[in-house]
This record gives sequence, structure tokens and C-alpha cells, in this order.
Amino acid sequence: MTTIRDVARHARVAPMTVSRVLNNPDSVSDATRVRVETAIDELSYIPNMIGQALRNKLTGAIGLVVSDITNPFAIQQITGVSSAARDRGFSVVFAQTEASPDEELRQLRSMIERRVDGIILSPVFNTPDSVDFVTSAKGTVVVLGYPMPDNDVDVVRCDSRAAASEATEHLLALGHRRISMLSGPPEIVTARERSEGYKNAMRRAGLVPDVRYGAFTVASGFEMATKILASESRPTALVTASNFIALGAAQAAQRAGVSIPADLSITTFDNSRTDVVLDPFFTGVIQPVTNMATAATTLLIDRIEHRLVGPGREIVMPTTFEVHGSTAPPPEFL
Amino acid sequence: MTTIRDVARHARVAPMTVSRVLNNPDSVSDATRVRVETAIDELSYIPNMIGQALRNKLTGAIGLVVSDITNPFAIQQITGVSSAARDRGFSVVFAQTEASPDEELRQLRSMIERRVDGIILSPVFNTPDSVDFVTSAKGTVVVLGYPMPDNDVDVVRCDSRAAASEATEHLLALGHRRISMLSGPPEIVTARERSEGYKNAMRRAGLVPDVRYGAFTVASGFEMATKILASESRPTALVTASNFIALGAAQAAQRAGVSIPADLSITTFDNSRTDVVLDPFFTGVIQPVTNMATAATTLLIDRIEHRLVGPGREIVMPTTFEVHGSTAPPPEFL
DNA sequence: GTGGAAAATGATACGCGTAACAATAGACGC
DNA sequence: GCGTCTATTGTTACGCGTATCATTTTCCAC
Repeated sequence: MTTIRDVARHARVAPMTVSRVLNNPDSVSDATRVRVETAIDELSYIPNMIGQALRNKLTGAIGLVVSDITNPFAIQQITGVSSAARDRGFSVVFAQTEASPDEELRQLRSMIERRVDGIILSPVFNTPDSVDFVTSAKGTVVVLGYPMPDNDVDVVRCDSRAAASEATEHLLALGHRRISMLSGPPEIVTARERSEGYKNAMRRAGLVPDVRYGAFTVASGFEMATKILASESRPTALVTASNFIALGAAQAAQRAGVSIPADLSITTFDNSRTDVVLDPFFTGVIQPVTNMATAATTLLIDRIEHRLVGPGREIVMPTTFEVHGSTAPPPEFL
Repeated sequence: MTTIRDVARHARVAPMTVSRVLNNPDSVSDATRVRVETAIDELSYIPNMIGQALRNKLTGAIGLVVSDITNPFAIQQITGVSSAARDRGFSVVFAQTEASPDEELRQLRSMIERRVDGIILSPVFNTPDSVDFVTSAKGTVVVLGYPMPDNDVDVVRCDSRAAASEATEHLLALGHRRISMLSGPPEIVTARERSEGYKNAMRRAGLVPDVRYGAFTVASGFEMATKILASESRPTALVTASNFIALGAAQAAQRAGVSIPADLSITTFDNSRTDVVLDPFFTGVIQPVTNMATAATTLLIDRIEHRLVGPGREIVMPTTFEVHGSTAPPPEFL
């Protein structure tokens, strides 16, 4: 592999001059610049960022640690981060943790060993451990998607609580009174927040909330919905805490001969695949995941380049609520 | 940031001894090893892979260049590559090219500047340019998903031609005679191969093939299907060259009041989202994308570690054909 | 205790690019 | 022609970890 010294010899200049041609061309006379550029071409020299990184203590890479790539919004996170990083001239080192906190720490350590300039973390849980680990190693980190109450750290997230309230209020406005919530694991903060948003809306309407906790999976949604549809006073509407749960619930309804939205309304969270032919297509909360990811990346790189200094910033991005075919007034009203 | 020299000073040994403790513990006496390990813990030393990489000429990273991340199988590629890489102790540098050959070359160059040990390329086109660029820079590359006839390079792919034949034969066996193909852009080799597989099967059955070329998008599928459904002798079945095209075609059928599968059978390619509630769920060809990605990664790392030498290897993985609800005998037979 | 081999540890230099400083060349005024 | 200033180019050393060779220590046999 040709080095800067090979180029220098070939152009009969000092290595430093070649470096200058590459990084600060104006400081070199036209004649030598052309000579060096010719040598670079003739030798097909490609700069070695390892050497640069060692000397400059900057790698020009950011780490992206995603908890669960099978989740459809992970792909939006990857899209947003990688395009924003490219726009700023950074590479992306990618890792998935398969929802394991241990693996998350291992991957974070690997990123630090690689001396990435900063890390975007879409964490498994919102415990402070992972963030603490990175900051204790003098690393820069931005948390994507989750609130981090115990850390002074940059966060980009949505207001899950308000969004769940909005979904619930949509159903209340349609005339529903028996509304249940199918939520995720209570140890995951977004599941808790969404449940709380639902509960708040129900209580404001003078109704008794009914939250079921499960997992963010189709199977869990199917199971929870099957159980709830078999109960005597079954709800006329379901607020679900994720698209997977909503899909599972829809399958359960179909299986039970309950038609959507005539007999049962369902709202979803992160109905991200707008190109899918779903009949009915889900009404629900949409998080601007790609925008969140680009915002997190911009924030991180601003930190890296010292454009942004000071205490951790929390960016809460607005969700939108899209009404499609999966919600309608309850059967009594028809 | 603490270095190996800080640890050495703290443990009162030579830097080399610390390096040995980390990489070859058996060559160090128990007493010093413990002393060094204590120092590592006390100083929270984290090795700097930049230094290692510069010295060893190995970064322990592989590049993954994906053409279009919005395609649902891109996520399977990312999953497969990142988990296989992690199993072998490698990191993944990720880049997307948004289907632009220029961007592909830029990203490949960036990977080479970073001195990744090898690259997995899911290319935009199967022109030799990208592969040539990497190999001319003495880089190792494995092509994922596309045949590369003009290069001596490792390839992991499926037999698209045979798979399309299989889909066509499934429809023929159901009794269809008027079968059209909705394909992708003719400049993309998989679109051509799938069209050829379809044509071969049709000709073997003594029928005249009818191929429409469009794009691998829902919109294009919708457009092609709308046009074809409006023709006087409209087909009773469609072989589509991608899941997006199939979805668009299904939407067009729904819009035209043509019911699937009673009036129109549709087969798809890469019906990857098995968790989606599609009614009817598509019959079609399934590529083992995740397995292909892990196979490509294993192959690449075997090359990197010189476990595999010699000329480029082509691994053709078998597709499966799944029969679901989107195909049935043609209307005349009912 | 001594010789010799083996084990353990250390010193040096290197990989590649660049910051900091040094040196040289050219331009200009007088 | 000489001094001075600026533009250009060069030299040196460094960042971090490790291969290589050199040195020291340990161990064992006799």
C-alpha cells in the first residue's frame, strides 16, 4: 500500500508537503501542488485514516448502537443516522445488541476501543449504566428514543405519554367507553409512558383504565387480545403500545370473528410501513423516527466539533396522529 | 486517555509487558500478570485499536455497503452481516448508497481509506466498476445478491432465474395460461434474470411470454398492473419480480375491483415480512437473505484470515417457494 | 556452586500522517 | 548589495501498540 512518503519521494518533496496538498492546498505553490497531485494519481495513493486518526485523535466515525434491528423503526434510525453522518463527512460503525444490556455494554466498549468520536445509543433500557460507561471513558453519547432522567446527557425522543393520551382521546371522541390498553414490558420506559398517557386520558374522562402488559411482539399482541376478547365485558377499542402488538391484536380479532373497525377499534404506535396493503390500515401515533435520528446525529457531531457545549440537551420531537381505517365509533352507536 | 505506557509505569513494567498481558498472557509470569491486570483495572485502561491497527495493518472491521436500505431485505442483510461479524470478533462499518453508482464508489473509497479488512457489497448494478475499484486497491470484497460474471470475485447469491421459473410453473400447474410478468428495471440483472426464468417456463409450456419492465417500487407495480388489468385479454395471473411490485399490483387489483386470488393470482419475490397481516398473504419466492448475508460475512472473514485462498467462489443458495393465499386456479376453472 | 538452557522482561524501532518549529528562497525597499 | 519580511518547503518528533532482538532472571542438572 502506498504511503504519503512514497508519494513524496515520487514528487521529490517532503512528506509534509504531500499532507499539505491534501489538507490545506492553499499553503502550497501551484507548481508543487500539481506535481504532488500527479504523483498521487500515478501511484493511486489513498490516504490512510488510521494514521490520521492516531495523530489527530479523531477518527471521523460515529458509533450507532441499536437494541433491536427487527423493529421496523430501527431501519429508519439507521437511515437517518447514516445519511446525516455522511452529510457531515462521518462514517458509521454499526452494532446491534439484540435487546441484551450485557451485549450493549460490550458493543459500547468495542466502539470506545475503536475510538469513535461519539456514539448514538438507542438503548435496551433507560438505566444509566450504559451512558455512565461511555461518559466515564470520556466518550460523547446521544441517547435516541428514550428519556434518561438520571444522566446529564443529550437525548432525542418523543413525548410518548402525550401521544398515548391523544390516541385514547381519539377513541373517546368517537364514543368509546370500554377502552383497554395493550402495552409492552413494564420495565421498558416507553411502555410505561404510553400506559400512563392512556391512563391519564381515561381518568380525565372519568373512566377506569385497564392496562395489560406484555411484550412488543406480534405474538404477545395476539395473546393479550385473544384473552381480552374472550372476556364477558370486552372492550370496544384497544390502544396498543406498538405496531407489533397492534398487528397481533388484529390477527386475534380476525381469528375471533371480530371485525375491525365495526366491532373493535385499534390504534397503533409507529405504523411505519405506509406502503403495506393493510386492510384496514391502522390509525395511530407516528413518531418522526428518521428525523429524530438525523437530529441526534447532528447533535452528536455538533458536540464532537465543539459547536455545542454545556449540559445535556433534551430534544422532544412532536408525534403526529394519523386517522386511517382501524378506528370507528363503537357498535352501540351504529 | 490512558495508554499502555501509563499502565506500564503504574505496574512498573515495560509497555511491551502490558501488551503481552493483553494479547499473550501465557508468556508472562503470574506475578507480573496480576500486577499489570490490577493496573489496568485501576486506571480503567481501554486498548486503543487505532494504534493496534496501524501497527498490525489490520483493523478488525469490515465494511457493509448496501444499495437501498428501504428495501426490506436490506435489514436482513444488515442483521446477518452484523451478527456474523460479531461472532468472529469484527466490527461493521455501514454505508448506504441510495442506489447511486457514484455514491457507491465514494463509499467504497471511504471504506478503503478507513482500511477495513474487507467489504461486503450489495451493489446497485452488477457492473464490474465497483469490484474493480476495490480489488485494484488490494481490497477484499464479497458481492452479496448479484452475479458478477466479469470479475474473479466471491459472490453469494440465489438462482433468480430458477426461482422465477418455479413461480411461473406453480401458476401453470394451477391451470393459468395467460400469465404476465411485472419486472423491474431491465438494467438491473436480477430483474433480467427473473424475467428470463419466467420466459423459459412459459416457452416450455408452449405459451407466449409477456414481460413488462418497470421499477422495484409499489408505485411502479401499481401502474403496470393498472395498465395490464385494463387490457381486453387481461391475464389471470401475474408473476412479479419483487415484493414492492406485488404490493402495488395488489393495490391496483383492489382499486379495479379484481379480487385476489379468485380473479387474479399474484406471486411475489422476497415476501420478507411474515408478521404482516396481509389478506391474502402472498404466494411467492423466498430468498434466505439473512443466511446469504452470514454466508457472505463468513466467506469474507475466511479470506481475510487466509483460511480461504484461491479464485473467487460463487455460492448459490437455494430459494424456497411458499404457497399462501394470493394464488388459486384461474376463474374459468371455478 | 556453576554452566547452560529456558523463561521472563526490556529496549528499540516501526507503522502513517501531521503539528510545531526550522530553514530556505524569493520579493522588496533603500 | 544588504537587510527584512513573507511564502514555501523541510525536519523532527509524536500518537499507541507491538515485532524483533537483546538482556536479565529463573530453573535445573551435575
